[in-house]
Amino acid sequence: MDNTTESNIYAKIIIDISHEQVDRTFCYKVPERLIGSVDVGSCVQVPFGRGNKVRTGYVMELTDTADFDPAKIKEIVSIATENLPAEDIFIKLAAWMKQRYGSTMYAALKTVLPAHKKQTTLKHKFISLRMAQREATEYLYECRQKNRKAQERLLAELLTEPEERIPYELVTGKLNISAATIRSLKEKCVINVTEEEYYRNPVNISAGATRRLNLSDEQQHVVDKVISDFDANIKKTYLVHGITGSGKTEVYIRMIEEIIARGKQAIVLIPEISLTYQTLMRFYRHFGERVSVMNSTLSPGEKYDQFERARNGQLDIIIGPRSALFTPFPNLGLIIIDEEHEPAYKSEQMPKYHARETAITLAKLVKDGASVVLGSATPSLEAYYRAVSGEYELFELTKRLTGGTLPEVECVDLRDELRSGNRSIFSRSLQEAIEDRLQKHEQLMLFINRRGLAGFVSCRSCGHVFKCPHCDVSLSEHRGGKLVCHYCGYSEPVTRICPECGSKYVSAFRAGTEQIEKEVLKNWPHARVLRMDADTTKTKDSYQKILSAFSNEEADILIGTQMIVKGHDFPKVTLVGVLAADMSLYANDYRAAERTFQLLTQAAGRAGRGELAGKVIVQSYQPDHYAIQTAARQDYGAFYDEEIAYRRLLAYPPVAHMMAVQITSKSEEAGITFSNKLRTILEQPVVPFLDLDGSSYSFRSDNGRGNSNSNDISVSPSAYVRGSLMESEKPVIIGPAAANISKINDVFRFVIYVKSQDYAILTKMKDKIERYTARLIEAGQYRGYSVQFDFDPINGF
DNA sequence: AGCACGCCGACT
DNA sequence: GTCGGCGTGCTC
Repeated sequence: MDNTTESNIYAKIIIDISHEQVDRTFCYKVPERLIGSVDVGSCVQVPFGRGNKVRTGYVMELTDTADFDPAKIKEIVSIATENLPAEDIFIKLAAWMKQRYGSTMYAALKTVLPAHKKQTTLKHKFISLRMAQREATEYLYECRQKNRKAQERLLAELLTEPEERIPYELVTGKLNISAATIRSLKEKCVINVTEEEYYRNPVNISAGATRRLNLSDEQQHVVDKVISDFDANIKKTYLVHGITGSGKTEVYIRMIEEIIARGKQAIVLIPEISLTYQTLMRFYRHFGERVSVMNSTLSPGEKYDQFERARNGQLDIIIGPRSALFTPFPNLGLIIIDEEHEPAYKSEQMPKYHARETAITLAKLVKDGASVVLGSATPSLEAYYRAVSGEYELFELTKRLTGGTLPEVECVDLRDELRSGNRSIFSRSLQEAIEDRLQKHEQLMLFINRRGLAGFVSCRSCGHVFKCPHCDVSLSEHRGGKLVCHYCGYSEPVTRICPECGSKYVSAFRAGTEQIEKEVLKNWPHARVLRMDADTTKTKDSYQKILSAFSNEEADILIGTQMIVKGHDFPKVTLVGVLAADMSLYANDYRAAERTFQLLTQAAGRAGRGELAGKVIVQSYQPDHYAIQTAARQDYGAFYDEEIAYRRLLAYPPVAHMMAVQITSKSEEAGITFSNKLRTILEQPVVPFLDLDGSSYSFRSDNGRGNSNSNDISVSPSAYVRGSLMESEKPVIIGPAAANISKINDVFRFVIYVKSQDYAILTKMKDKIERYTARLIEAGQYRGYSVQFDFDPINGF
């Protein structure tokens, strides 16, 4: 040890401000008294800014040299004890997310540390006898004599089971004894009051009888392969493509059993908790107390406790939406992503991460690696493409276990209906089928595909559409005679006269569930109808109530939006009617066909799940479209072939990667000029290398400076090149153009799309734009703009 | 982001 | 002469 020079320790800290201008580490001195207790990941309090306002921050790195004017370096004030430290793995994951999705490091850290704010721990109090039994009995007699009734009651209760402790609530409640009495008995050393911490448990279902289902050969093969790979230390990504009813959940359960037997834990991601209630119940019944659930309805305390239970080894499995990925298990071995194609897996907030990619990265970061299993009846093009290319291993489950046959599907051309004079929303064929099922007392579902279309109001005469004056979206009609904007809340009274042409044929474009319900009741007044949509499921449990009511056959017809087609099993349903199947095809989004196919396949999968054969009637204006045709045949392969050819032709994901540069501006002209300027920057050539060391946050796991091979999380570009028509390495730039919603709250929106096979090129381009905007900020010429990035976007802008 | 510093208008 | 407007610049 060198005693002549004072050896200082410095910490590089990310401050709790999510803004580009402070999105870097700041160097602070670690004071003597905190040396040893401050570590990488520690959450600390530091003075920041001119006013030395105390803020919190996370330590990214500890060094013994300061790379800043030592005179200006401030000291860490203290460790922020109300926050848990960030685990090493999650710091690395955050750095990866920042790099890949373009967000601030702080925003990425917040994302991977969702429940790191300490919550008050809950305690159960117990009362037990402190005195010897004989002594206590004497005291009881004394109380009886002196008429101390409360003390007598408590003593009597305690003496019935002298070795047992009784819950505090029982004493204050049932025995009706005041806290003062308890206190005085405690002071007299008659009783002991003990406390025991416990965790909040959102699962209130007791493990029931689990009947062990026999796996089919197909199912068994999946489990065997994944587990034998695992044992051979091969950790990779698998895609299970299983038709509806092929028993994916049972496959997951078996894999998890095996993983747990090897001392590891599992994360099961599901798109939205409410949509998979039945799946959830299967897990509860199977794994009992070792499984827990995460979801948005949990209180912060409940969330925190679930993470604590996971960290402490009290849990083996957590089930939840994408944020459940950040559960701090000590030995994560398996990540399952059910309904892998669901758009809910892409975050809409910064960083706009995709749970699938993030799970795969996390699986590579954990000690010894983890396996990732994706499952879907209608895999996303992304996943299937990678499975076909060999990047993931593909399994096909082709048999329906319930024995039910796939339903017969009839496609109806609504243009023909109109030509034959049928102006009803039900085709003749559907009318007959509904009639038939009602007579036979069988159940049916009517599914309205209204993704991407709100009930806008227009003039039938001149076509004028009522739009929000501040946002470029159509207003929709609400009850109470108001037209409301869903983006800014603007509302105006409904007019019955068109402001453009003066005609009085103004009405809402009705394609909602309410309208269908009315039509059904008009045609079949005695039908018992349940309606499920955003309106009827607002209150807690209403979703579940509607489903169980239908399940108990309290209704003949269930009418609903996409939420009725997801994973529910109603054996008595023999007819599914899809009204306006092609609505989602009109969305100006390259995924429109994929979404349509997925929705139709799911809807069709609802029919004929029991003993009775099912029928599906699909009504549309373009029944020849391949998305509708292949969905009707339940032919995923054919759909994939058509769709991937289209993506390849136009270099859309997954064949290439796409970056959306989303620009907003208060002035339209300035926005256009600025967007055009960004395009010229994007046009400059970039060097296609992804250097992780270029990031200011080190990936140090083991003193290696980002060159470690086991934790290499860079993207292999080779997987994406195969067969693409985009042979010319050069990225394709589209736009700028007005965004899909060209104005929100008087702020104009523009978008530039960049397509490239090489994700790294897009990242470079993103960095370049960030550097440019940083320069503008420096020069004070960046006013009223903002730029955001969305990689491989799923949600339109 | 958020806070202090700074340079111009209406006030006791 | 001063209080306060918000434009500008910096934060270890």
